[in-house]
Amino acid sequence: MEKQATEDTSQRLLQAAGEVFAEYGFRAATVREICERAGANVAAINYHFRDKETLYGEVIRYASKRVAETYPFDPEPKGASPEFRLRALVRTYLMRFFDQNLAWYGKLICRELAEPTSFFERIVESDVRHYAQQLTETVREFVGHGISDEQLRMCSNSVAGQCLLYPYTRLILARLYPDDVMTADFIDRLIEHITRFSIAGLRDTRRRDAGKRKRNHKVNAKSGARRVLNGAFPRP
Amino acid sequence: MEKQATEDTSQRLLQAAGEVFAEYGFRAATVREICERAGANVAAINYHFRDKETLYGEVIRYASKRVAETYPFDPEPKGASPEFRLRALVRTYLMRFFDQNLAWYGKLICRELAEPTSFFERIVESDVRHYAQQLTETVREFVGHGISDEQLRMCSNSVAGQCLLYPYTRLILARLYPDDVMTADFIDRLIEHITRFSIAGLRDTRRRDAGKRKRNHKVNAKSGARRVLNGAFPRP
DNA sequence: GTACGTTCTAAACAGCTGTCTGAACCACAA
DNA sequence: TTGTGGTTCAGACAGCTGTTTAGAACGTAC
Repeated sequence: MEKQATEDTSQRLLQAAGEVFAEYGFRAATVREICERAGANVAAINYHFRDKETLYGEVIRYASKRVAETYPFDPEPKGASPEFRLRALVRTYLMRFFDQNLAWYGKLICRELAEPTSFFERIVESDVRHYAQQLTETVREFVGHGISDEQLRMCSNSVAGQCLLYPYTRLILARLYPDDVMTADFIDRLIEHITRFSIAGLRDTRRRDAGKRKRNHKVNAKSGARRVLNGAFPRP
Repeated sequence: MEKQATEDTSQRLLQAAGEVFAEYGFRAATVREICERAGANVAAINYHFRDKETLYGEVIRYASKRVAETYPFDPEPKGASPEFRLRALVRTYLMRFFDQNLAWYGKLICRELAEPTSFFERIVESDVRHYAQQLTETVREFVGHGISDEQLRMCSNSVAGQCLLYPYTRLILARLYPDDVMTADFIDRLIEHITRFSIAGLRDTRRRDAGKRKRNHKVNAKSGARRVLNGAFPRP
């Protein structure tokens, strides 16, 4: 039974750490609170994982794996209609943040989106890249091939931005609009709104650009323009 | 000259604190780094402000005031066209985050949006409410009075979400699309995209709902539905 | 000169942080 | 019974945290 007990403690630590990291962030979270919530000794983290940072990495890996299994980005047959695929992507994206069974993962990934750590790079980035690619492909089916790459990205971002607002500013939204609670019904209506709103925007983009296809304003970054960070993400 | 010197130190502390708070967040920021960056003694914070928390509040107040003066939400004449007003709101919102003269304010308010503190409530919330109201009024001009309040909010959120994505996930966007740098030109094109994309979405919403105006699906929060936090924001 | 109020400084404080140590514990095998 | 290997525990450790103290430095007024 010792093996069982070990896995129990290890698992309880992962779970507790996930909650605490999601609630307070890496720095503000304390190993003592994690261990207390897991019903374990303070030294447990040092024994089962090497240190706090490694534990954080394992939490990210664990959560990322679970959520990717629960809500994969490409479950739909390729033959499905663009509208169907877009709706599925919007639904998947929102559910990843609001499914109560996934508990703290949404908050945690929300933090990583704003302040990516080196673990984001190693574990989650491929997932985000995958989503961005799926979304871009689907968006392409609406806007056609007449628009610039930059505009294509802006279109994808417009869809993603509409989804991300809700987990990102959820506390403030709850203040501004106390009646909008994140029930399953509300999320269904939200998915419908974002999908239709986006499709209208996408089709309009295609329409607008059909006329001025000649002008190719791919204004590349000027040499003098300041670059944003482009290297590795910092350690947590 | 003593008064002058005092204001200098006080001002340098505010500036340094703004940078450090924006970079690390309240908890992770240390008074020692703030004072070091301001070229002041560790006790300076305790002398000029009472403590770290009060300093944070002053930083928020200072930044909020500066940004509200630089980019007010309602500079446009009420008589302007809806499209003009929407574009102005999008521009103002984006510029508040990306104007280099406002330096760290964007990052700071970005943090507060995700994790509002009690200072957000006391200082910034009125500003956010004001923006939400202006945006909703403008959106209303596009969608008319045939849609539900919930749909109206979703429409406003769709506009705001498109704007917020860029400051929110800026580090990740810089990784995914290294060529999109936040130059003035890029922001101009971004404003144009979001404005037109949104207008198409809004007009479509009006069109869609013209038919089913009978059905009034204001499904209020069921008694059993879980509420999100609705009280005061936590201290930082 | 002395006295005074403001501002700054070095040093110290208690409390919390992550990490580590050595012993205790426990089921099981010889 | 006596080990044995994996697990847990209380306690200690150095380092950093925000905050406070006593006093020095300063310019000003008398």
